[in-house]
Amino acid sequence: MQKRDDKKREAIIAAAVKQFSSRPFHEVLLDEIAAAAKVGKGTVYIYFSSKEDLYDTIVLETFDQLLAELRRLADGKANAWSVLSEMVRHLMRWAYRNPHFYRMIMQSVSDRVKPSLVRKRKDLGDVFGIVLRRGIEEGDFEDSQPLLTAQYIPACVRASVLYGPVKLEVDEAVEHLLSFLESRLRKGQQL
Amino acid sequence: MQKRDDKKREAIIAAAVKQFSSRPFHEVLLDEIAAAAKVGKGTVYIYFSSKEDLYDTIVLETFDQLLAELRRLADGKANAWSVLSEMVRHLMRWAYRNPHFYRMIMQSVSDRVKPSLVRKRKDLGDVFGIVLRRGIEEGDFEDSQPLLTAQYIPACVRASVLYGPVKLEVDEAVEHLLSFLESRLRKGQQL
Amino acid sequence: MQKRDDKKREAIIAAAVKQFSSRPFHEVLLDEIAAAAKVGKGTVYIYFSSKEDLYDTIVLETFDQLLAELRRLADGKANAWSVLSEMVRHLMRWAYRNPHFYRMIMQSVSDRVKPSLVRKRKDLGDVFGIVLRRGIEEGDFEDSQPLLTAQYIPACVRASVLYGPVKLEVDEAVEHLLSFLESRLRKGQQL
Amino acid sequence: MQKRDDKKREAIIAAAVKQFSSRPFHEVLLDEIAAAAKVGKGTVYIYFSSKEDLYDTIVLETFDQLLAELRRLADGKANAWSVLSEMVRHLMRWAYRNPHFYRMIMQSVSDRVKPSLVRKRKDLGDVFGIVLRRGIEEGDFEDSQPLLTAQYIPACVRASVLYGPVKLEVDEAVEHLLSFLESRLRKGQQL
DNA sequence: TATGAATGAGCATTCATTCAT
DNA sequence: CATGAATGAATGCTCATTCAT
Repeated sequence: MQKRDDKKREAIIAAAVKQFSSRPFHEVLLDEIAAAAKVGKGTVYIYFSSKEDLYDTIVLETFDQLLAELRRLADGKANAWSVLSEMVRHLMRWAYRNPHFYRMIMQSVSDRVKPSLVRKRKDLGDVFGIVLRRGIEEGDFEDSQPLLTAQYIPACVRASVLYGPVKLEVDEAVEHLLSFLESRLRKGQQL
Repeated sequence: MQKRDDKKREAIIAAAVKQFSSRPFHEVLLDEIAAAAKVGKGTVYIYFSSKEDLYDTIVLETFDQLLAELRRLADGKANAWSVLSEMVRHLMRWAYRNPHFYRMIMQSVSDRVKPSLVRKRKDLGDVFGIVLRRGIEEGDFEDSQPLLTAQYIPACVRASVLYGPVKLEVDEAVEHLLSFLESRLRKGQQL
Repeated sequence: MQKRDDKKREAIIAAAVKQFSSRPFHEVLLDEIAAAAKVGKGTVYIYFSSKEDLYDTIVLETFDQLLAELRRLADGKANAWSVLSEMVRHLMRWAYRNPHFYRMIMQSVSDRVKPSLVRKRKDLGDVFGIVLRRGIEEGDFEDSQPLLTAQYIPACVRASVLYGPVKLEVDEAVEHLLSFLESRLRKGQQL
Repeated sequence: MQKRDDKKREAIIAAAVKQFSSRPFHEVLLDEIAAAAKVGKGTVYIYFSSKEDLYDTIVLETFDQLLAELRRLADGKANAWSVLSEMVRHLMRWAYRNPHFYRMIMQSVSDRVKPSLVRKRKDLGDVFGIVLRRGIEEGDFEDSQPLLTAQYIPACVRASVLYGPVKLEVDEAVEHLLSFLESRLRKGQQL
């Protein structure tokens, strides 16, 4: 008897991510996912209850994992700017390393207007908001709308990945975005 | 007689925009559009050759109109920062005034991965790039990646509309985004 | 524009009855029904919301019509035996004239265990119970379990249609069943 | 070792009967049967070659056993009426004792239109026909269509079990049906 | 021009059967 | 023998598009 195999689940997720990130939900065929994962179509239904469940599971799991990593960084003891830098670097690297995943989770919001997904996207911004606020409290940052600035960050990362210059290196992208944030947030400091 | 036709065409477009902006392409039913526009389903096919044509026509027409307006502003003789400010203000106000249109054209990229639409989205960024470059050439701005910065702008407008604080006024949003850009771009000047 | 056509609805029902009466629900393909009715598959869904709805609608409509006819007869002023005879004759003739319908509604009970259908089948027996009780009250019939006897009647009609001698004429079947009932019910009278 | 096998086979049959008697063939899942029998799904295929074989085996084995019992009774030396009474009593008691089995074999005819099963159902009626004919030959019974009357018997038993008054005792049901048969068959005798 | 009934290609999902363990 | 994970053929239903009126 074969054992329930997490490798198979991962293969399905990997195949699905590739499909979902390059085409909208309704254009992705389960046949294709199964074929790409080299499993039977029925196998997909052993691990996920529906195509929608497969999609949501991927987005939510991925989002949650990414959020957890960012939250861990956000809890760092270093000064706000160092922490923020690390977080931006982490997010950008993650996005460059997992372009499929990133496209998928970032477009999941517009692609399918699920409240749970919109909330997640907001959470992604808000995790940066935490650090921005701390920086302000500590007199390190200056910003009248930290929650709005926080939302800019994933938005700019998205713009970098999707529309940025083709040959842009990830670390260049990080530095560029950080320079914007620094200028804006640490106005006073710079003088 | 032209009037009559145009009224129907506009009614269809208005109904379609509302639908397309809140659900992905494939979840929007032609039945719903026709019903919302208060025309028969067949009538839609008199004005548009297909659902896809309806969608693309809206996005392209809207994009083109918005781009034309921004290009006109971009050609202004005033200094780069003034021009950029006007453009940001214009885009943000347009987005706040036409949230459905804006959602639709901004998600059209992920919703349907058509090269022509991705190109339009890039064009939207690039129109800001023109002014950024001029500002750099004139020694007014400082930026190693103006084309990347240019892409930030529609991305941040999108973030404001979709995830910004609920009660944020449009002009506050404009000021905030401008301050974000100014701090970095005009570093030298500020001193 | 074509008009919604009751002829089409009837064609679908006729085709469906033929299929449903000769094979169990799950073996009947919607493709076959549509093909037999000479309509597109989608057309079936204009008139019925699902295969199940199509099935239930047929059984319930048919049952209700047959029940209404029998109830009308049951309300007759003639003596109980005359009324009962007419009802048996009506049911048997109906069954012989509509063997497909009769098979379908009689097997609907076992085919799909829907409470609403089981109830209808009981109602079919009960309509005979009304007359049996009247006959008893009027001293014409003698029976300790009229509701049970009432259920025998559709059961025997079913047995006639499904398992009776092949060349049995409908009126012979009626006479035979009536004699079966009369001997017992009118024991006293016969002396 | 035989014991062990047979226990499993019986468990599967018992579980299957319960399922098949309450839902049509195609709605019963092999998963459910296996689960109810507390064996693996594959195990079912060790004892039966297919779901269809499982179903047919049950119906045929059960029918054959019941038929054999009734045939043995039919061969009795007592007078036709006594024999018939015993047979009716036997069938009714069997039906009340094995409502699941009885439902299943009686609906097997409509559930799956297999000639072999329709034949069995006819055989069930015919075994009563044997005795009816003997009674007629012996001048004890009077009936122009004994084969039809014979088919009434299982039909009425079915009606009793499925639609009879809820609190009806089995022996009351027997007496009731017998009183109908007696009145009809022994018209002359009663005077 | 305007309509909406009709169409059928297209796709998610189910479930009997197989087979590696 | 026993298992249950894996399979994919089979099928109900959807919805963009057509076309008779």
